[in-house]
Amino acid sequence: MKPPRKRVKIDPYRGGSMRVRFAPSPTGYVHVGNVRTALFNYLLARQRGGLFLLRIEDTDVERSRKSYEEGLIEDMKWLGVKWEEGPDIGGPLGPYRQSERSELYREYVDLLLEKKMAYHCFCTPETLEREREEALAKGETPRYSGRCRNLTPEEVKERLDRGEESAVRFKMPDDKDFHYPDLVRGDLLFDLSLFGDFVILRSNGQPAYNYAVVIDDHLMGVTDVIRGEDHISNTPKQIKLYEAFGWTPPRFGHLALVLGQDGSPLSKRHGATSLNQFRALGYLPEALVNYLALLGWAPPEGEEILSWEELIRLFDISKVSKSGATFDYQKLNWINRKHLSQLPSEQVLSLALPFLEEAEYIEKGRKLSPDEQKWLVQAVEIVKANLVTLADLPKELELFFQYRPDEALLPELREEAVSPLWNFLEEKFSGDSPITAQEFISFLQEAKGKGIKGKALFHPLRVILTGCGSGVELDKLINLLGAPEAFNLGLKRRPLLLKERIQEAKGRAGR
RNA sequence: GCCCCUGUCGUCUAGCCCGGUUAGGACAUCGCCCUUUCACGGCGGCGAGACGGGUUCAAAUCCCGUCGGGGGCGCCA
Repeated sequence: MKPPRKRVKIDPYRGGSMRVRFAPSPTGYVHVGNVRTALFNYLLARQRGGLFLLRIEDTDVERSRKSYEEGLIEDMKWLGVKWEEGPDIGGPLGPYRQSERSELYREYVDLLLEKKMAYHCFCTPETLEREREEALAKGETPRYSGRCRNLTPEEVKERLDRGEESAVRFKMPDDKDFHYPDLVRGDLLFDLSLFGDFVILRSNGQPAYNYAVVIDDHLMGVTDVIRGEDHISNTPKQIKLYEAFGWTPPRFGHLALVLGQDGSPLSKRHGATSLNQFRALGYLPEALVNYLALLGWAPPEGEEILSWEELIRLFDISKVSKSGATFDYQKLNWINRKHLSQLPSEQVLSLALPFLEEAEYIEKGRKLSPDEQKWLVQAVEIVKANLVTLADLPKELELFFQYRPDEALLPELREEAVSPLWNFLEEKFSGDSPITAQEFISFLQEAKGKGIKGKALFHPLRVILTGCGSGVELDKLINLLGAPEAFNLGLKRRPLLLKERIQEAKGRAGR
């Protein structure tokens, strides 16, 4: 179930080896939509023997936080997606954090400035905002007017020397029928005269997104860019930038967004959306990966429960659907259940341990004795098929760790037909020794021999032993009767306890 | 406002390129079976090509239009 670690010789420059990247900005917790994008990139790289890189886009100083970057790395590791190069492990073409690449951005801006393919813009935000609104009012596409495009070199120098703030804009060519082949959507057509010159270097010295990605992707040898469809209209700008530098652009593919049940882009108000939330809810990383891969893509054979290996083998970027997909928690649940039931019980137990500790069935951090371990594994084995998430385990094991007879079921235990069972129980298990599986089986047989059977046997017995009207089969429960001392389940005392309670109730009623 | 993307069961989708299918599968839902219970599991049912025009013997599939949904038009990424 773990992704195979397939190391390929690092080939930083184009030469057949595919290089893809995941480039999140650390401005919050990792969103499943972005995770899906990362996953598709990862699957593509793995199936072609390529490399997967992680780059942190933290040029937005206002919103970026180091702690988010750390969380992001931890969450992605939990998921099972591994990168060959990244800010935490380095690599030959770093640094992998945009905030550490400022020199690079400035250097390449100068190149563009020299070639007169970019220019300084002294317009204030106020002016720009006014122009924008005017354009909108006139029903035109708001775009930069180009007012600073033709300033004389002398004027530019003078204003720069005077210390006037300026941004650098790229001279966007105005091809009327620009097009590029999109990996998932086919040929896409644009009228670039509608674009306007865009900022590549902000007045605070930080690179703007459309510029930084180009510099980074090129310098990092990225060959394929799979990203969200919100980037479609950025793509022509970026390709033009590549051309301005004389570089070959990578291949682009744009994925449709992940939606919530109401059809709007998936957000917090739709429920869990961040990786750490799914983890806390007890989902298996491989199940989440499996589900995410199925959002917008379908395997050719129709089998939907897939391991990492199978995903890598079967995934096909050109078959990814072009329309948005609704995130369906129910299907995720089904997939998680399937993956859970495929896992060995020992593993389910060790993964679910934190949840048992949280439920206080096990002391936090206490090492389990071999007996306890064995007993718990057996218990997990029995209830495993009922688990939707790891977090369900405490609930499934509740009948062992807690004895809370359902009041509503007590009356039926007082019925005439049940009294032989009570007598027999008392006769057999009045002592203090724990009930063994062997004893229990012979108890059942003897009871049947005495004519205690059918309706008067199984259901009452279940209620007496578990306190519940439904649950695990009694014959499976038998193996768990000999629970380790430390758990102190008090199984053998349950009939007595319950009888006392019924007696009390009767007494109260009779008074 | 302008530009771009998109539209098959409630949901995820197959089929569309290369017209002829009872439009297939999965989740959910419903029913039956299994089970002296619940669940799991097994079997089955319900359920769809946004709409309107063309082209054609024949359209989910090709063409045009309408409508719906989404994205973009930033010194955010």
